[in-house]
Amino acid sequence: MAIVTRFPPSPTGYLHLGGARTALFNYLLARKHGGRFILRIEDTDQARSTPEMTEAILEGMRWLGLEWDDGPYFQSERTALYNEYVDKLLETGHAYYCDCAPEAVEAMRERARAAGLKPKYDGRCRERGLGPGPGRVVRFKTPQSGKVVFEDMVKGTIAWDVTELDDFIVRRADGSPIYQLAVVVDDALMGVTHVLRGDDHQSNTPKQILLYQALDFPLPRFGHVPMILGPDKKKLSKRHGAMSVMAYKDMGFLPEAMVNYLARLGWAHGDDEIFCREELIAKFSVEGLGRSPSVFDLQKLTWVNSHHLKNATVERLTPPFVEQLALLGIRDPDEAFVRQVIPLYQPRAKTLREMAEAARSFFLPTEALSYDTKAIAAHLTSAARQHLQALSTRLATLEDFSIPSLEAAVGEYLNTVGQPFKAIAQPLRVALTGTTVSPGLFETMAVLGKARVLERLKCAIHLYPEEVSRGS
RNA sequence: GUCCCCAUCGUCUAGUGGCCCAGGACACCGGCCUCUCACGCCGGCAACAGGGGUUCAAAUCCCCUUGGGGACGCCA
Repeated sequence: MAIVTRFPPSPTGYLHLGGARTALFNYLLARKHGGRFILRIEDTDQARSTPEMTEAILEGMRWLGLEWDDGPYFQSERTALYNEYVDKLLETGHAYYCDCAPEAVEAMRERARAAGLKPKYDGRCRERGLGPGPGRVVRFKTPQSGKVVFEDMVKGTIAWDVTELDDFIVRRADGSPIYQLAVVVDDALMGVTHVLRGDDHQSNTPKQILLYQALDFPLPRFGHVPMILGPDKKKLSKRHGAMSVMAYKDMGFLPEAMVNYLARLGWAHGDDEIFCREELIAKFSVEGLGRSPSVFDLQKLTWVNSHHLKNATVERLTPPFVEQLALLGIRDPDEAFVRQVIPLYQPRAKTLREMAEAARSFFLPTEALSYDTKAIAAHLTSAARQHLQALSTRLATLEDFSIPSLEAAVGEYLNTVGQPFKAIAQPLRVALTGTTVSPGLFETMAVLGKARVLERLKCAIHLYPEEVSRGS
């Protein structure tokens, strides 16, 4: 039997790290076995669901490359279907109408809580034989004794005493279905075979199993993956990383790094750390899922990202790099030039953002270059300026601005003046980039090109520390 | 409060009774490389929550304690 998994976000918020990871695991499980991965939008809560959030979730899914085979389905469009099954529950005596006011039920719960018991609805309408009517909800008639036992794919045997459960609502007074009912009907009708979801749903599973049984649906396999925690080991919140995965895109993370890192949070395959999508699909298995919560670690994500950055092709990096440049105010850079700059920074940056910031000086016209005053004071000494002047004269006559040719030209100059490369390296670097940090000088010059190099040398040679500090 | 789940370095984790006085990775600290910064390489620091069992043998199995997480909605 083919495996069918699903990801059912509710459009009441962005696609955050936890949701993204759950989606990823379901995606991987389906892909691994050549099954289907369904996307279903759980918007039965009309008040809190918005089309904007739906779109934001889809955007996140697309960015991460979590392609779904089916959907998105919208539960809000399937109300009639759910009601067929609520009616069936009513007909078979598995559910009943209840006219208790919400406040009355809350009072019951409060009383139970005060008595040190589990807050529950007491089932007073169970045998009243009420029919439909305004203000009446439909409740599921939970068995009064027995246990619900299931084999969790990640945690093993889990058992619940049904007395822990109460007669939960399956249809609101306004006629709309409740989550528990809608998921069960959808999962059953859509043929979902494996339900991998967050730990926070574990307590819903017994209720849902009861519904499956009452509705005579075959049971899927359930698996509950532990939550992702913040650095303080508390549930991830806005302060940590419960923000949209798209925020990580803006921070300069690659989706493949995100996927790699998320997969490793709560899942392992021996000592392996770096995976591409294909490897994840090939190596993923529920056996590798951990049972304990894991703390989100931005530093490790950053490291994983730097790895993918280093190994990516220039073509792959060009579009997102250009986007990052745009965020820094550098618009429409020459694409051929961009492609030359990228390799210089791939091993030097951990994120695309860092990369763009570091490479910024490459894209500025000479007159807009900002020279670091300390760097000028330290390295553009009069002796250094003389070297730069002499070097500039030589380079002006150099036809071939390739790395070997530049190395030879500079080498010759150093030979004639009897100086080591160190003597001019930092001055040259400051002159070309305005700072003391940059990629290798020869590659920098080669990429910058003859015109820019001569222009910047000239500019730097005539630059005085006093002027710069006055000017800025 | 009640119930469910969980428990190996600071963090992510390997480990399914002997291969473990516990391995890898991030971070951190040294060193090498070197035109700066990175990358890379080499080395270091650092954990089986505690207590009882079971066993010839336990990080691995059982129990208790402690700690953590989750759930108790006409939210999903």
